[in-house]
Amino acid sequence: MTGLSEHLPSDAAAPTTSGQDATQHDTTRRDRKKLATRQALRCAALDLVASRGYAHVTVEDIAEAADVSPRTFFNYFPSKEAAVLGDDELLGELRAEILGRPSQETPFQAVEHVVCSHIAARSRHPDSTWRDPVELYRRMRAVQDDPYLRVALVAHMAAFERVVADAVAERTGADTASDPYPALLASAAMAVARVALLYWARGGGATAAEDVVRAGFHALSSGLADSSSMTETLAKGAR
Amino acid sequence: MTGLSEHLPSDAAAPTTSGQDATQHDTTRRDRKKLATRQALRCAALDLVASRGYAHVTVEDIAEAADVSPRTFFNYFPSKEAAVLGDDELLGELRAEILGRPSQETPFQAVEHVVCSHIAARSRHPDSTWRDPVELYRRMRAVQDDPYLRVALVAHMAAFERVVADAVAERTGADTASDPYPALLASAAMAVARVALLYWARGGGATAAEDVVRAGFHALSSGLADSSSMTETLAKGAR
DNA sequence: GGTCATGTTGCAGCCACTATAACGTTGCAG
DNA sequence: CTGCAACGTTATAGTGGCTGCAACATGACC
Repeated sequence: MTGLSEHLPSDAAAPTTSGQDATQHDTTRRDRKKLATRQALRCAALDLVASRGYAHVTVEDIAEAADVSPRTFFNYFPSKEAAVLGDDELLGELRAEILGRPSQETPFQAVEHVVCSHIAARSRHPDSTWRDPVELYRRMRAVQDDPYLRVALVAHMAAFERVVADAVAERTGADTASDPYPALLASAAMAVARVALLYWARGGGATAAEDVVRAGFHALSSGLADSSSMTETLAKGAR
Repeated sequence: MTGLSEHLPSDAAAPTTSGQDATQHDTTRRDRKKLATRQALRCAALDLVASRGYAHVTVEDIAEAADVSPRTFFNYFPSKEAAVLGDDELLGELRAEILGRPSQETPFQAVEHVVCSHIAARSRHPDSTWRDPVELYRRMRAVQDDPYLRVALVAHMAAFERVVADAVAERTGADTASDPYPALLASAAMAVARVALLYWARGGGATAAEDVVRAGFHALSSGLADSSSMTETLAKGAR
């Protein structure tokens, strides 16, 4: 956050799907290696954290498991947390998508839609391999199981809050300094997403993540009046 | 968070109000010194952070300013953040007060009431000296002004979320594992409190903190439907 | 005044993270 | 295919947050 942020690759490309010789299509050898290293690091991080707990894994361990030097780890991730919680490349998309929603939608609707569809896309099912070899589900399991990471996730999502708040303000022409609504909506929405995702992970992925999140937004839009506001929606969806 | 948490004193006692010879009433000399040290550390931390920014203040600086050894700093606070964000002793009160609200109140009402009255109590006015010589307002100013602290505050409040969620679950007899409502309510409430307090600090304390928070809860209970849901309430309150 | 409990300190050490400067690879142009 | 330039990797050394431990000092109580 302080530095120059010249962190190199991004997960968001190169499926490396089942086809083994999709190796050469418009990515150079360098890019492929970078991506491989990044994935190895992420994967090692998740494995180690899952088995030992976040506090008992050092950056050195992760680097070793991915067979790179500890210093190299920091060329890919700005912090140990980032390797586990990841997803930073998604911030830009989020902004663009909120701004891109039809203008007759209320900010609430726009945010709900964007958040839900993002989560739907990256959560398919606990064992699908879509584009991120290290998946949302594993991350959320790790977070759910580790007290330190539960706190870290909240902090991590502060970045999302800010982006969402700015995008909402831009949509409505509000001034962030004088109008607390964008920040309020963003924070509440991220709280919903976080609680819902952890609930989803806790339940082993039984209900689709998207449905849990949508139920959370529904409860939110009903003013959180009633403890049944969410469970009912979920039960209805499960039928 | 990992250790034994045998951190010693607590702010929540000994007004040391204007009377200078309230020095001996049922506090021992030791207790008074501890409290003084704690306050000196907190105060030094806030001063230094306000003038230089969080990242450019070391624990050594704070300890030096309070005239204790760096090691002693960690006898009082588990981390540098804690010295600035503080207020941990408040967690127990929060739980008790939520459980103590009349049982005909909905969880939402109970949480709203407790949060609002807490904030009302500790925010009186930017220059009052009530019981905490280092005040909520200064803290929120520091947080508002420093990007790192904005994130840290979110993480810090995760502890509150948990306590509130547990208390709500206990009130309603819900099972935290199967019912996401308590966590959802707690997270949303803390989001409201946080956004409102930062807004309050940004505005220089013009509107009473309590009113801003209450407006936030009102917007939340209206489902965040509309960007005017909060500003209108605020305007009405200001009249 | 003696003694026990409690708070303070220095020291040694772990780990996250950074700056810098070699060093090895890759890509590319001739 | 050769050599150069861009780029990624690594070792080294250092800063700072934080902890455990073992003296040491100070206040409490008899």
